[in-house]
Amino acid sequence: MPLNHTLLGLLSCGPMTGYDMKKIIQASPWMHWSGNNNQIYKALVEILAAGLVSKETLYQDDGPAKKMYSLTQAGWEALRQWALEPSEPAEVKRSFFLHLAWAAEASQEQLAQLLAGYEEEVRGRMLLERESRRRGRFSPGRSQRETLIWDAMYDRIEGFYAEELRWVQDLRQRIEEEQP
Amino acid sequence: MPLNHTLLGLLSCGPMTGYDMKKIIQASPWMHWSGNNNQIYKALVEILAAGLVSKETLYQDDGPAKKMYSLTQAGWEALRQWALEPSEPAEVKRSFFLHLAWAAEASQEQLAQLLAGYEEEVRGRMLLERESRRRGRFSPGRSQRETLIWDAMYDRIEGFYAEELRWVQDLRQRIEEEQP
DNA sequence: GGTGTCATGTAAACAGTTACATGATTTT
DNA sequence: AAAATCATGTAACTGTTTACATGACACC
Repeated sequence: MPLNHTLLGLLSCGPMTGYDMKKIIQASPWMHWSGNNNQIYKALVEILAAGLVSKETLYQDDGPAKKMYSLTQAGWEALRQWALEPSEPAEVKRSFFLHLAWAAEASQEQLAQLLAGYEEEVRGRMLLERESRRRGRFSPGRSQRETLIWDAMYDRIEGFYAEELRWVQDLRQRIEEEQP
Repeated sequence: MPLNHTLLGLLSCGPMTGYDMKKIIQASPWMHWSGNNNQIYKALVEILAAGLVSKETLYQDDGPAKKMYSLTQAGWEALRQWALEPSEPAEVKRSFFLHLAWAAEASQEQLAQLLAGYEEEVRGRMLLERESRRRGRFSPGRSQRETLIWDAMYDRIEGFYAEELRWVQDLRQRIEEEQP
């Protein structure tokens, strides 16, 4: 189960609460869950029952009680193993294609607008990613190698949006130049 | 609902059965459903109830009865409208990142193997896409513009895998050259 | 006084997959 | 004799999201 192991991964950076993990997941561009409570708290119960994490409840004067989770030895083991498991190629969900596919019969203007709209969406997302990375993304950075890896991952994400942008710009121009 | 409109889109190429659509969806790299019966037959009931398609049952001597669906006028209208609706940027689901993120502490060999394995997966997928395109993909091609659009979509899909491949190759080399 | 953050959790709904089931015909 | 294709459909499950619920504190 990917979410469970992602939580283990986060805990490998140090003890934290479910709420902490929720925020990190929500802010991450590649931990592709909405970061909703239902899943996270359920997953925490699971990995606790499996003995992969331990729990310590901290009662605070200001605010509600925290439950700090920490990796157990078994948790470290499970994470190490999971990390090396093979995985399938990335999959892209392009809701835009579902629309574009049937838009050929629209007027030149409408099609141009559709493409321009998507271009703006992609550009916006790209800038957003870039900005939130500049402002300091979550990244363990425990070693030179880890920094290298995480930087490469974020590069790839930015690169994808840049490619997408170039693609839609190119298509847009080709459509505009069309007219037989 | 994207699936419903995708079915309308397929029917815009001519009347067909649920089974036909299922096969097209399964073979398509961007109609991102498993093409399972449950969803498709349920969706067909929906769009039939909504008056977007009409149904004609054909009893065959050899094999089971077919139900041919056709677009109604309302269906054409709905498709035309849906096609021009704006959509969000593509999202990438990278199960590989979930693993790679926590693999920094592995040995050089294990990490190299993980990256090599992913590279192979991506290369395989890329070749598969290229091959199934060469063998003739589903594409309406009703006009020059439609051909242009569908070609661009398939180009983008191939381009994505090519980028992914380049990325993992580059990372692999950087990891190998590391060693302080 | 309303909104936002901290921090936990639950309920209900929706989306999507795998597997099952039928029954004839064709292919290996 | 077994497996695949045609063609329909259902059942059970997993995964995911949205919304609800509590309660204190801080900020505007």
